[in-house]
Amino acid sequence: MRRLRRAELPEDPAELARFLVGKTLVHDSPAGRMSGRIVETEAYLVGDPACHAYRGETKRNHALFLERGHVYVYFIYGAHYMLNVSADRAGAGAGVLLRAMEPLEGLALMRGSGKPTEIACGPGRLAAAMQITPQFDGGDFCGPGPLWLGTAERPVGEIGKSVRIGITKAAHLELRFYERGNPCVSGPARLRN
DNA sequence: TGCACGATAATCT
DNA sequence: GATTATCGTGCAA
Repeated sequence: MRRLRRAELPEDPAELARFLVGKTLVHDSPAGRMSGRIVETEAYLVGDPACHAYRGETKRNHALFLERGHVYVYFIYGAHYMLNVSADRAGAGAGVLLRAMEPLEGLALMRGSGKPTEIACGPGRLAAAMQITPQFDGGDFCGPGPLWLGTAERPVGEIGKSVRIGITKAAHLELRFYERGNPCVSGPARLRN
């Protein structure tokens, strides 16, 4: 496995979301390497009312406006962090939410509970498992940092598409992508197969 | 398996 | 003061 270069990332947010399914997410923490195979993502587009960047740039969503491949981390519901990859061109304001991951390396280092298939099943759990903190916000997945995206460790299966989960605006758009049948995918059963 | 519900805090209006 | 890209628990079937 090697690091993905920015030039390899599709510029279009929906294409990037689809591209990232099957790729590897790596956190080289002081305690050791944690990595996982991305199995579920969602795209948030320019002009999309559900996108945090929809109402313009603020201090919180600044990272969404960086060139594609940067890290956007935010805190929600008083309890959970979400990990996103910025998308589109610099200044656009779009991103891809990483929703679920199949653990590969460093399972013992990951925070959370439950079976290995459940520890990173859902965006809040994924961020908790990978020990994502606000300090990563604004960082670069394509730079030399400890948090990065790698090539696929094994071929990706069939990719399914569905509506996004947990949103109220533009809820009908099919911008969620996942590996069909993978037990680590979150959401109701009808949105996993 | 599939719902309903509350916790909890940063951000923005 | 409203809103929120979630999670875990609890209960019914």
